[in-house]
Order: sequence, then structure tokens, then C-alpha cells
Amino acid sequence: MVRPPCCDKEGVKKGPWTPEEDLVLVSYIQEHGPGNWRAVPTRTGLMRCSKSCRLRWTNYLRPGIKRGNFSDQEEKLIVHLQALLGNRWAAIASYLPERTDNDIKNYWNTHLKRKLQSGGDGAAKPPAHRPASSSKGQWERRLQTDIDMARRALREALTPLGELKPQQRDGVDAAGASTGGGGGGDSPASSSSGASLCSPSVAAPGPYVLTTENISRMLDGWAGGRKGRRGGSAGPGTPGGAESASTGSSDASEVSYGGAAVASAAPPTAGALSEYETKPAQQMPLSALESWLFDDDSHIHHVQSASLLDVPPMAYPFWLEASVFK
DNA sequence: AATCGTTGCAACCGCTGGTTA
DNA sequence: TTAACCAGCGGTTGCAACGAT
Repeated sequence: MVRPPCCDKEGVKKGPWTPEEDLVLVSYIQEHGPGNWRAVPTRTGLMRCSKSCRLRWTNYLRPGIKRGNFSDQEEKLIVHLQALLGNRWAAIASYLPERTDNDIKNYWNTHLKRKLQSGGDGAAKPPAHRPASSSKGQWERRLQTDIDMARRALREALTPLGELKPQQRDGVDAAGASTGGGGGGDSPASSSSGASLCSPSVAAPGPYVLTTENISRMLDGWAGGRKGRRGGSAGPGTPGGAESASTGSSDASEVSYGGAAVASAAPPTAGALSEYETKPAQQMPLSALESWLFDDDSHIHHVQSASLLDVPPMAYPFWLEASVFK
């Protein structure tokens, strides 16, 4: 089943997205909701392939995305989930509703992997290789051991430190010193749960019209809130990323991600987007994992990821939010 | 100040799986 | 049953910013 790539057509633009393209895309999704990506380029007039539009939305424009500044809790969770699930970034991302799979993948490749390779924090190592010399039985026993270790480690990551008994912490440390899970267990949750964040909506018929009102509203906020990537010029850059957030100014990103301003802001429309927006926060992807995780440890409190990570209400990137939610 | 290596991240590419006709 | 379409996933790349010399 060979077919040409979707993006090799002539006239399909590649490379960094411009602010104007972002505005068009967000405005369209605001009205029709995410989904039906095939139709997005034609309806918006964007010279992008559908894939590029979807990627831009899910990795960058989607409301509620937090960028940069991975907390210790998040880092720990990623390490343990990676040990447990392997490089299934979408599955891992489903436990971190504010993070995209791409972001987690990048963070893993650029920070955590290196950190672990250098034996930095003594946390769980990346998935171990399958020992070729081991017999099947040995391998399975070892695999089961690794799964148990990863399970304990993950449980610890999902449990506030204050609730851990000393021996539980010790157990976690032991797990952290192990060679890790090695892709043993399949995800108890849906492997494509990341996709569940996007509820396919019914696109309205007819070409999408980007109203001048929409554009002007967005551009108003753009000019004020935008910060280039690392102060640079590459497109819309990283809105409120680690760098800008760490500058400590009263940047709009703090307002965005802080939650209060977002919580008080009315959704853009009563339509698909507002409905969509609430989904990540409502999603409790841990339930299946929890039952598996805690089934033999009833003395440990069930902990929901939302409370653990203190997920704020969904928010657009600051540079869009200021205008979109005016 | 200039150069060069490193880092971080956005985006692309190829593949897979689900759905539909 | 099969082929085409489509959305999504994970690996990889390209490039701008950063830091060291």
C-alpha cells in the first residue's frame, strides 16, 4: 500500500509557522473544533498539509499546554513511565495532560536520557536490553522483576512524598537503582489515549471565513504578548517557555499558566472548542493504571494525576489567549 | 569580536492502525 | 476481503540560540 507523502505536493509550505498562520488555524479550530484535519488546509486556505496543521495544533496551539520548566515531579513521572512503557510518548503524555508527547520526547532525549546515562540521579534507567544469552524463562523472570520494580517506582512517583512510608521510599530507591523495565508491560491504558484529547467534531459545511474581527482581536494580543524564541526571531517561538518564564517578569505567560485568568475567561464559543477544552482536565487516565498499580497495595492511597500535578485549567498560549478570550 | 561546538526544540518523515466503501 | 483514506505515533532532522575558547 504505497502512496505518496501528503506533503510533497507543490505549493505546500514547510518550515516554521508564522504568527499569521497560527492565527488562521486557531481561529478555524475555535469555530469548528479540532478534527477533520484533511479539510483544514482547504477550508482555511493555509498552504500546509493536514499533518502539519494537526501537529501544530496538538504540539503548540492546543489550549492547556505547559512548556518548559519540567518540575521534579513531572521529571520523575516521565522517567518512571518511560521505564514502564518504553518510548511510547503518547501514552506517557496522557498521564501529563499539560505536556505534549513531542515535548516529553524532546525532554527525554535532551535532558533525561543524558542524565540517566551519566548515572545522575540514580533513578530508573532506560529500558534494558534483552540479554541474548538468557533463556526464555530467565528472561521472563527478569522481565517480571523489572515490571514489579517499575511498578513500585511509578507508584512512588504518583504518591506525594509525605504519604510514603520509609520502607516504601526504600523500595523505590531500590527500583531506581535497577536496570529498569525494558518495555515489559503493555500500557494498561489505551496506547493512543493522547488522541482521546481531541474529540472529533463535526465541521461546519462550507469554506471557513476568517473574519476581520477575529484577526484583529488576535493580532491585538499578539503584538503585546509575543516573545520570540530565546528572544530571537524564529516564528512565534516558544511562548512562555523555560527561558521566558524564568525571566521572572510579569509576563503574560504567568497569567496564562497560572490559571486564574484562564478560569475567569469565557470560552471563545459555545461550540466545539469549549467542549473540547474541558476534556483534558476531565480526563482521568490514571484510573486503569491505578487499579493495576494499587491492586496489591490497598494501604496506599489512590492518587489522581490531576491532584498530583495540580493541573491548572486549560489555557491557550499566552500570546493567543490574550486576544482569543478577550 | 569571531569562531566553533553544543543544546534545545519545532517540524518533518515514514510507518502503523483504524475506518470505510 | 481488499484497498484507499485518514489520523496518530515515534524517530529523526534542521536550525537558531547559547556557551566556551
